[in-house]
Amino acid sequence: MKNHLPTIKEIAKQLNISISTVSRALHDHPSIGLRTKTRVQELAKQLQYEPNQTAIFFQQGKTFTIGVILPELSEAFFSSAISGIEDAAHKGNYTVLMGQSHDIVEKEKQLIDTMKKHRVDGLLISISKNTNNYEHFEALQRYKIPIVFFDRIPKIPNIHYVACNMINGTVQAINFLFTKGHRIIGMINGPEKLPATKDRLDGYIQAMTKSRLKYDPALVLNCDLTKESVSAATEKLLTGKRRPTAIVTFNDYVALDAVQQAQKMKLKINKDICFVSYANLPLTHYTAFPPMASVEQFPYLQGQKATETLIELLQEKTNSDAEPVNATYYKIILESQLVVHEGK
Amino acid sequence: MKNHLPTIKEIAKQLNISISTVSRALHDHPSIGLRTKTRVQELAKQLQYEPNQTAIFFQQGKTFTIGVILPELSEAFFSSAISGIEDAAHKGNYTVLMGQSHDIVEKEKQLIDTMKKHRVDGLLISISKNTNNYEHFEALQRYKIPIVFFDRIPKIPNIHYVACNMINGTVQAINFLFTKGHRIIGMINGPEKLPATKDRLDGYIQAMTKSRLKYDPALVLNCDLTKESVSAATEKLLTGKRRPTAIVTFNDYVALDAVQQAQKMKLKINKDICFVSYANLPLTHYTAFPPMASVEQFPYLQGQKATETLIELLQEKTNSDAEPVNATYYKIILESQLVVHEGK
DNA sequence: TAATATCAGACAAACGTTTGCATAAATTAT
DNA sequence: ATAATTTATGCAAACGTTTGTCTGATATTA
Repeated sequence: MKNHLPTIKEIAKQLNISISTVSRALHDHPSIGLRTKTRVQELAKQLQYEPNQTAIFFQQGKTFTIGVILPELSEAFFSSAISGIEDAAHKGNYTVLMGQSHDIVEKEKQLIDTMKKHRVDGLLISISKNTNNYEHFEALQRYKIPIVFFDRIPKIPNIHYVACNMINGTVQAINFLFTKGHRIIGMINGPEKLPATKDRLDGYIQAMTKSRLKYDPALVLNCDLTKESVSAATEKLLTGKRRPTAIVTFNDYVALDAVQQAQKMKLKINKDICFVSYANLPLTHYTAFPPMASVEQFPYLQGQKATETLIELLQEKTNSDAEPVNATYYKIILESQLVVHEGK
Repeated sequence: MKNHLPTIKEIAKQLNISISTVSRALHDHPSIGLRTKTRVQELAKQLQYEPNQTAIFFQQGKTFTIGVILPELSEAFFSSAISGIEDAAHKGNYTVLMGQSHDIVEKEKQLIDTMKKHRVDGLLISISKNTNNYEHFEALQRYKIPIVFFDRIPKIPNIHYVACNMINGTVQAINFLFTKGHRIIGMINGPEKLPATKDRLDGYIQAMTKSRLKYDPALVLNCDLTKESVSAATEKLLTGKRRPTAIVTFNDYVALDAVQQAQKMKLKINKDICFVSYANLPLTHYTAFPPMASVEQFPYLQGQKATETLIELLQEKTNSDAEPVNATYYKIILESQLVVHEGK
């Protein structure tokens, strides 16, 4: 005896009415009499009836599921972002299907495939570091699955995205140092090809020239984020011809490694040399010498905004069963913000 | 003109064969001739046919989806755990549906409901701090949705779980301190009601008595993990009658706060007072005085194991369409491990 | 040659729900 | 009292796939 879950069919049989009546009764359809409506609803409750969502998904061609693809959950930025995504999705009655690319292009493609198969209604993507070909995203057009990119955005036109303006944060950082009296300001930037690296450099140049400090390329070094390369870059900057009195680093981890290197060189932190960085991770508060300030990128908010945007897109889509004529693309840019840490 | 995606029906029509033949051809069913098989497969490729998973889910009553409910993704432990979950799920061809309870019981219930509606095949749960009623889990029995709990396990019998043995890690920690010569060892433990707190205490008592240091309750204090309460506890311990030379703290964050308090009291870290803690977070390496050692709980591994266990359960379930006679419950316990940090 | 086995494919039901359309009953208007 | 309207319900198709059973045709065996 199969003890499967109750269905509307069973309710219908027990009440000697048709399936469609039951369905409508459960949806409070106006054309169903109050009498039967309550009879149905009561029996449903009694049997602990629950609609079979898989059937509904199938029938409606919609899953109320949002796919999320991001590089690495254990990075603080992304775990915070997904937190925002999950919360916003839940608020909008969507569920989150998740996958991490681990910055491997192949895996990213696979994930897109899985998501597509699962018929997610839409996708939220932060692309892998190594993605330089965007065909797999474009393939989704065919399936009318909208994508909202966040944080790591591909360089292609006509996409929706949410990102954080790193240029303005960088400008704030430099200006902050300027008002503190620094005139020779160095930068330890990230891997050259990363857009994030470029943004920081742009902000740096912009702020330096505006402050009438001329842009000296020798003061800007790239690193690959490993401790070794950070140390090397730090050493090079601090032994160069024009020794900076302050350094802007790619992120808080880089800052901490740079601090260690500077200490090794017998420099007094916050006196001989100051640091400012990005991310504003709480961990820095536990360190002996946190960066003086850090540019906050609001990962939670980015995730939230991206999700809200996607849900909006999905609404539009359902409302206009016609082809979406409006080819407007959401480009949401949050302003980053310099957070100055209290001197302890 | 609706431009819906190609279906097997269309393939069938174009090739003038029946739907079932197409379905079987695509599945390499032996009773289909090589000739038609290739014809079908070629046309499918040409049309870029992809099976509609929602239809399959519905038809099979199985979604190949695993639901994950955990308290807080932005906690390092859980983000690491979900990383393991996601990887293991992907390997087993499952997809991960995710939700965070934020340690709110109501939200946990809601999530279970959503997951149930989505007809996830199974669930992975780390319960909220405040959950003390387990009905909502038991309700799932009815739906034959297996659950594997991990890390935070409810205190009920007959469940599957994966956890990390904190007792043995604590014993290791105490023994480590003992061999370093410490004889008065304090503990700043977590919130009283947490099972994790109890485990640590058990290990403490066990190790202390075994080392013939008697258990002195005055040396063990609870805190609620806020900076203030940690400072208070630290101060109390360090000004007490028997001043400990080493303190075991509930986790790395507590250790760092305690270190700060000790410094405020002009004590020399690693000389006047030593710290040992749990979690082994990478951030501690950036701090001036990381704990001398930390008990690693292997979150990634826990997530992975839990997922593998769940998938195994799901296999068993499909293989035996009969009632699952075997009421064996998986209880997988990983051993925690003390990681001694290099003195710098 | 007849009887039998093997092969290739077709038919149709089933999964649970929604929804457009038809229809019967009850009510109102004429 | 009859026609017109409203109200309440039923019928059946549709969504895309899988799968048990049936049917012809061809090949094998006695």
